[in-house]
Amino acid sequence: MKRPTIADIARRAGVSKGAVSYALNGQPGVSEATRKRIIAIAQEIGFNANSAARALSGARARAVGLTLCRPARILGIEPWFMGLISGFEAELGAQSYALTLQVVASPEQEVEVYRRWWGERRIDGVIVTDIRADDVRIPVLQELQLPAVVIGGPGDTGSIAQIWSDDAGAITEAVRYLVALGHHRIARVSGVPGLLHTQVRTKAFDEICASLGLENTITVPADYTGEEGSRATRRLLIGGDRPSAIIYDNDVMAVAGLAVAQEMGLSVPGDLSIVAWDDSPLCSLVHPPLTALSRDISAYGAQAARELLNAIDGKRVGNVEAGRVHLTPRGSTAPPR
Amino acid sequence: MKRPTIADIARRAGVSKGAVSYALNGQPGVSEATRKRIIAIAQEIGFNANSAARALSGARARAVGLTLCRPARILGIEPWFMGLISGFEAELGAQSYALTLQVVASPEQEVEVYRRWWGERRIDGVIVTDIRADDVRIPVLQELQLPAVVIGGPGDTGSIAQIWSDDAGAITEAVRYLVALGHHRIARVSGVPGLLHTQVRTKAFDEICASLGLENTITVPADYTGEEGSRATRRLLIGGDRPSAIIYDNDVMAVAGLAVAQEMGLSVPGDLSIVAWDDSPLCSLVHPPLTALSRDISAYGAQAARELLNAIDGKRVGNVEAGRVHLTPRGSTAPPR
DNA sequence: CTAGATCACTGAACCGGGTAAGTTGGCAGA
DNA sequence: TCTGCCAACTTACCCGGTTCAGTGATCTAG
Repeated sequence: MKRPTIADIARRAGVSKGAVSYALNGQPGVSEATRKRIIAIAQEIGFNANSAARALSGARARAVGLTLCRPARILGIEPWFMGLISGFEAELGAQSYALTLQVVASPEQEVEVYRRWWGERRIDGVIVTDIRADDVRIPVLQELQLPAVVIGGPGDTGSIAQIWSDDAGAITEAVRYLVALGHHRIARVSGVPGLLHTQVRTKAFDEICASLGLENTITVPADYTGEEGSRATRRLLIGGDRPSAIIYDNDVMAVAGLAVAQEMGLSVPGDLSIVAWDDSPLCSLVHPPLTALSRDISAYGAQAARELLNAIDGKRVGNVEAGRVHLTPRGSTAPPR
Repeated sequence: MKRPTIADIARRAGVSKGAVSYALNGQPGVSEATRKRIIAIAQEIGFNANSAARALSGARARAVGLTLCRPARILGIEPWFMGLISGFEAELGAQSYALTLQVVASPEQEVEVYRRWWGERRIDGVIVTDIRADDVRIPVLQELQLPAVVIGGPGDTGSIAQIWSDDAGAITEAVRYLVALGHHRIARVSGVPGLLHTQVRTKAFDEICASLGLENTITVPADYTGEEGSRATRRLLIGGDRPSAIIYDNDVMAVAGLAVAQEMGLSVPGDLSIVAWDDSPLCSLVHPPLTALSRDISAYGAQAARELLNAIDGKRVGNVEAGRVHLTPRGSTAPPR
């Protein structure tokens, strides 16, 4: 089946290609009557401008890129990315931008993908997640002058916009809440230590614990997977000075930790209180439902997409704090027995 | 920063644009010596062909599309789609095809997206999931002659390729296993009834139950969400003739069912055995770990991508059964007390 | 020794939009 | 009546690849 082009419309309307282009793009240069006629014809024959032709002349690809740098088995289960993606879509779809996805194995490979996308003019900008301290991707993005938005931080990203949530405030709130319940021995199972937001959380956790005079607080590093979450939890629970509450850096590890506690015959929240980070449906799914540090991930994604579109339009964008993180108490936290 | 084009390479190599194109694409028409020289220059200056220009002349966009038709809150938690996506990527990345994603609200909107993508020449083919009986998307894809692969079935998709797994065999195996353990009252919580594979499973479930002489078997329809899974489970467990085993159509509902059982004071697997469909890490994360009907979703996705690339290349592709589904027994199933 | 084939390459058209520069026709003002 | 000006177009070229029809030069066969 032949796709209609502006030439087809021009022929039917009895005008030139140029007039059709002006009419469809809301440019001056055609009368209102002609514009309406042209738009009607375009609608009638179901015209969509060839994105390649448009990108070739106009320089906009009307697509943004996202790379996912996690092994398949983690990607699947972590609700975070899908939440983010559906947030992007809400914004991008409205502006008829497409989202191009690429799964990669390492930040180095991610850099290659950025270079390729840029060279191919496939995308107008990228969304960067899992930002690290001294991230290798930042200088490349600046060199290529590829519009970008970094999710996570706050940290040093030079001229590149970033969106972050107040992780430090959130973990402070969680610790205060646990202390108010009567907990003294609070542990934490963290995500990948190299990531910037993990470092922000660890620092804030140490600070609030110190300021509240808590001793024996410990952060066990893990990697967001269920397996590592179980392992870290086991290590914490077999020790002599068992914590009475554990804060997990994501929901998956928290659920895994809950299972370990149950398997060891500990009652949650009687013997152990559990707080999860990121409140996905997963948290309400298990028994007892998990107290969580909630934030609206979709809204977070939508905001990131908006900022990126601004950056693509050449508008200067800066350092934005998105949405509030708030503690949602559920059945997994209680005063210690 | 200026992007290098073939004209730049041509100038530096002292040949014409055409020669460069032949050289880089492995076409005959240049000597080996010249080809090597041109490729070396391209590498040196970091050349990537402009995808828009290529798509415009060559007719290939080197991208495929995937629409996700689930509300955000389900998308996030269901490991299925991410597993599928990482499978696609493994294949597509190797052939340097891009994956374009769009979240939609309904099959009708999906049809619109297909039409737009086709009109814009944005993609070379699409992967269709969640296929229904008499799916509205099938005739549109045939009308547009858009290369496609349908995941799920088997069913009537006309000339469009499909990939499916032996769901009927899998559920038969699960029922036989439960009966062998001594269960007589087996219930099932299904996914969305309109979907083709749900119907396939329901039919097979009814047949095997009938042939084994089981009575009081019941399928409660749900929608893959945890909430519906809980509701359905509660309904089954408060009845007088309580089932001793439940088969769930996905992992999320199974986990929700487990929580409901625990909340009602029933022991799993003592009072209730649970079988989940699709063995994501979620199943091993909870306590007890769930017996599951496993299949390699990534491999499934990779196979689908391969078939789609074949379809795009004009190779005739048909009806393919992918991978085996097999029962992975874990702690959630045991003989009834 | 020459017609014909083959090789290695060039030049130009083309894909389908965007857009700067040029061309009408109509009307106002001097 | 002529100039000037503006709206409403048209013309023509650009973007960066692909591809087809040449074009010399070299090779081969009769």
